[in-house]
Amino acid sequence: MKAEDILHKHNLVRTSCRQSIIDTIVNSGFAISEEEIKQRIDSTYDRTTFYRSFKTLIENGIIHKIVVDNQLVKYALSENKPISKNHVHFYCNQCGIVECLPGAEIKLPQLPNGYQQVEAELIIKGLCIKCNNQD
Amino acid sequence: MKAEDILHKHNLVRTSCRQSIIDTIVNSGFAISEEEIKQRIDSTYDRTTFYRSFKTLIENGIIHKIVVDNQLVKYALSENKPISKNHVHFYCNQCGIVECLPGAEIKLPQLPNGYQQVEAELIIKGLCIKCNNQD
DNA sequence: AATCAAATGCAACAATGTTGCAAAATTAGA
DNA sequence: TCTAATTTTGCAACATTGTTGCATTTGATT
Repeated sequence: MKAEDILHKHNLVRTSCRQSIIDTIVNSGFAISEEEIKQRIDSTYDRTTFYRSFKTLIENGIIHKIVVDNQLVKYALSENKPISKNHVHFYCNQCGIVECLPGAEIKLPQLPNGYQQVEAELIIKGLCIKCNNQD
Repeated sequence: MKAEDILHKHNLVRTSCRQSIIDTIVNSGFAISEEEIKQRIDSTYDRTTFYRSFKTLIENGIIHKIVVDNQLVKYALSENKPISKNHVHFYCNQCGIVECLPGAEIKLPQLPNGYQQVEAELIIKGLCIKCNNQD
């Protein structure tokens, strides 16, 4: 689906910034950072505009944010499927790629008595196939 | 074990800042933030000193850092047990407490072919027993 | 107590994110 | 297609979080 249509489907104004962000994320197979998106977009938008665009796209469930460790923030397209409450992501310690593992399901450990689980986020760190084969 | 002894065991200089941080974390049953630690310590240390102390304590495996969502950073004591590569934490959406679930084991989903898992972090979000009973 | 190594406080700086407001772009209607 | 209403953008200013270099102070060792 085209960026334009995605925005339209969510009743969002089809601005060039939003379209560029969506296109860039779609074209990259992996989750990418603000910095990477900026580099791949010719036009230079203000940082504020970027943040507000991300915010809007996240609020509308079009993309989601993945934070690895502390400061590495990446964005990825959300699947069309009913939004799962459990997110599984893979982070390559060597090359830094971040990938959604949409098929993966989290087997949750048992919580202490009285605790109630609403959602869960799992980040698996290791080596992706490329880096694994290079060793 | 006293903060002094913990530092000594790791061949670290026993400074008042480090001892205060460890004591404060030990006395709080939950993971706590820099802000909360500051509030509970009478003496006022420089921010730089705090960060460097955290860094040293983390590097030596005495405490560990838990980041929820983007910006909520909390610290908790690491258990003496051989450091597990898999960390499970619980975050209460309502009151914001963060707890380590040391007994919990992550059942990892299968990775794509060629991928190798090194460690994993699971954050379960929901309601703690207190907040669950208040509803 | 003296010496050496390590930690601290301060200043400056970088990165990341937010808010208010005027200017510009988009949308919808005529 | 032109206009008006609405939304988004860019700019400036600011807040938070974290880092680095360097002189001073503290802790460890003798």
